[in-house]
Amino acid sequence: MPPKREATDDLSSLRQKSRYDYLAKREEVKLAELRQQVQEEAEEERTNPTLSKRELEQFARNRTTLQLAEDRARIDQTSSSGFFIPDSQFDDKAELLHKKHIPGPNLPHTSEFQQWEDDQISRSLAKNRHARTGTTREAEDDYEFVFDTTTAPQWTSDSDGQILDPEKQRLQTQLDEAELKIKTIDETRRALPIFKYKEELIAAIRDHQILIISAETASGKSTQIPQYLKEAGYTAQGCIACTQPRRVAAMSVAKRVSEECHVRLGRDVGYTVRFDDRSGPDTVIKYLTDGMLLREMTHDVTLSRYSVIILDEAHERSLSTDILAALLKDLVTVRSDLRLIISSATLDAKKFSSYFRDAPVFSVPGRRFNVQKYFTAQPEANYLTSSISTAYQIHLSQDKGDILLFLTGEEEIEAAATSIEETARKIGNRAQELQVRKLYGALPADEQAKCFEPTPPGCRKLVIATNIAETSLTVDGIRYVIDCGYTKENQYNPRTGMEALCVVPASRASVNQRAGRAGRQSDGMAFFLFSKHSYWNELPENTVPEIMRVNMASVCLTLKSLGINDLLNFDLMDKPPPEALAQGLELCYTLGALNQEGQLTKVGRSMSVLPLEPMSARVLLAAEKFGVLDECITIIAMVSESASLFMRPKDKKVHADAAHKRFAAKEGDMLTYLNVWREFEDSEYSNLWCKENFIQYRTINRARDVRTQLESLCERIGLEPSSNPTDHIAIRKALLSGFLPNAARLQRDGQSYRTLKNGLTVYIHPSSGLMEARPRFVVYSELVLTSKEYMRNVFEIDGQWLSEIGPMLYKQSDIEKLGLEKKMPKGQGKVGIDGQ
DNA sequence: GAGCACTGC
Repeated sequence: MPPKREATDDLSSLRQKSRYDYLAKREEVKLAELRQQVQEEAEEERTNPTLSKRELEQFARNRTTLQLAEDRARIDQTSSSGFFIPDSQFDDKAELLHKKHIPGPNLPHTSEFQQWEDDQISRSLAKNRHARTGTTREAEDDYEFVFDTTTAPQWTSDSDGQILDPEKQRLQTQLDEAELKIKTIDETRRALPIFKYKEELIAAIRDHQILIISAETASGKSTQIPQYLKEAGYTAQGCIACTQPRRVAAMSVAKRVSEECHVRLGRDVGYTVRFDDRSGPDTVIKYLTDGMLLREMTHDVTLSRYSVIILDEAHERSLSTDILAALLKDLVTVRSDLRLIISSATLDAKKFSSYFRDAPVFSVPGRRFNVQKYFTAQPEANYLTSSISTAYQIHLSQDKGDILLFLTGEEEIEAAATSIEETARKIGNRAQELQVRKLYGALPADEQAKCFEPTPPGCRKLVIATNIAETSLTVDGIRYVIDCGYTKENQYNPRTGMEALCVVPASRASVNQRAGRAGRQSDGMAFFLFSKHSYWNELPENTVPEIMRVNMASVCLTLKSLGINDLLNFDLMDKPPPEALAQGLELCYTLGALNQEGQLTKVGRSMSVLPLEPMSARVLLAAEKFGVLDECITIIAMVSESASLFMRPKDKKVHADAAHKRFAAKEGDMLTYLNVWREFEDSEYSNLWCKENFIQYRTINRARDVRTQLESLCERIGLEPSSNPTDHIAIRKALLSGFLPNAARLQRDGQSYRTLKNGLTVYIHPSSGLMEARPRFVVYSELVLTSKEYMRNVFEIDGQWLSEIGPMLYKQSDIEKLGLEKKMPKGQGKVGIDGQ
């Protein structure tokens, strides 16, 4: 039997071979090529005086790259390599698994893993036997020699951290970056799955005015198709527009394409999103958010400057994409020169095709890795606890790779994170470290950023996220996805005007998308915390499109301003409930945006210019009359972002509440916002001030952007600037003019309110400053159904104002009658005027 | 006396 030292070396060299030999060889060849290239470039630079600046820069870059690569090669020769795994690591895991410290759902394992687990346990027992008989060394040797590198999962230990010194890591990163650049952009483009179909694709677009492209993610469609079209000459008479449902996507794709085309962003290739326009007269490939293209249509109904419109990610069915699709379907019959491309996921292509008059479907395969899906045998009673134990099962039994756990909201995520960290403390150093990271929209930006930090060697990262990680944000290095199978969905009831955020089963499309997050860089695994039966029988096939479950008022106004008069017969892919449309139209009429014939009025025209809900837009028009435009712009901007304005960390609730109380205005929350804004302005928009006062910096900054935009739009629609900071009566009257249908009156019990319009029983939200005062008449900006029916953003009004400002809605006599005579529903007694 | 999935103009 060989001595131990040699055994260790043997093992490590074996492992090194399997992992690094080919890498080293590849690098050697690459280095030689690079040396040659740099030499040739140097020669060229010396002899050719007509080189462009770009070429010279490229040469310089290549020289730096070579330098780095040679440094790296030197370090490699001097550093000792080793991927030895201390057996204690295995021992601990085996013990853990053997004793089954972690209870969990009956997770289906791969058979190899099962085999490995059994082996580990028996080996561990054997080793202990050896230890007891005093043959420790033999035991160790024995253990290392039976270790089979081909079947056992590759565990790494803390010692990896000591092997890689920071300097080497830094160089490695730089080298990786440089390597990416060596691979010329053209090469990358050619490697995309879509490249093979380039000619066919161009031909298809030439032959068909509408084309559905069904392509999987990572096929390169968003970046390549506009470039192919440009090469095919479609930019000669017009511009190519490519819509994205999200701002960041529009911006990053535009940046990428401008690099591929070797042009400066904002010239030939640009993007347009709200608050940020980087496009100009030369722009021929323009990425924009779907909402932005819709807004452009209100200025130019035929989109005359565009020759091609690409609706990207149409399968996500965002509100704007759906409306655009309907408008464009119409537009192509008028503009025969316009090409329309709808890009969607494979599953929905058929639906899009039949909607667009049986347009042909062009399929492009993607470049995704395989994700193995696992279901639970039985439905899980509590997805929160089973998701936690599943995470631990993966952590203790599976190969390297980070875990992504989908839960429904902030509360669950915080609870899960606390519980997992507690368990981690109990296990201590018997398992490798598990870093828990949280990810949800309301999380402050610096906390969010922690998810994207690379996982240190010897650690595993567990990201607990909401839907935000499904499409909006991508975490690298995920190999395992755990999905609770539920989502929070906003449901709007057009009859009552109430919103509710409900936990509902996620759709099959959604859970598949989530599972796909495990297969971005290598093969992955997805663990669904529901049974296969539920998957097919309880999960809806697709998420209900946004247009089916939102307030239609804003949509009505937009469509009317585009000259669509018959909304009920407007050819949308999925038609919203007629009730919702009727309610939307009615509101527009109440606000004076539509006349009795349902035509857009002058007021309505002005309102449609403002990127706001109709009620908020109406406030600004009224504010001019009351001479408080400046104040109302601030308030409306803050209200539109109010949901996550005040921060309330769990551990500092008392401090936060105290800080927020300072801003409270006795007339109501709307004036509280005004106070917050004024102090923020006085602090010169300071981040520190926000921290001290528990205000979300990100949110208030967005409100600042909205405010600036509204200011300039108000000027454009001809509103006279005015300000009167102390006249709180005028401010509230202006607000009432917009939120007119949202008035409520205190009921006899002195607790609840009754909405004047629908007679619903509602309550002031406990976060409101008017919670204790409970004035007789209040107005709110929205109704939310949580544990109770709550009014949010409440302010006090005088009952007299209702008939003064909204005589068509409220008659003074009615209001008085309501107080004295009208009976409550269900015979609960009379509504009295309290305090009298 | 209590919660806020995610976008977008």
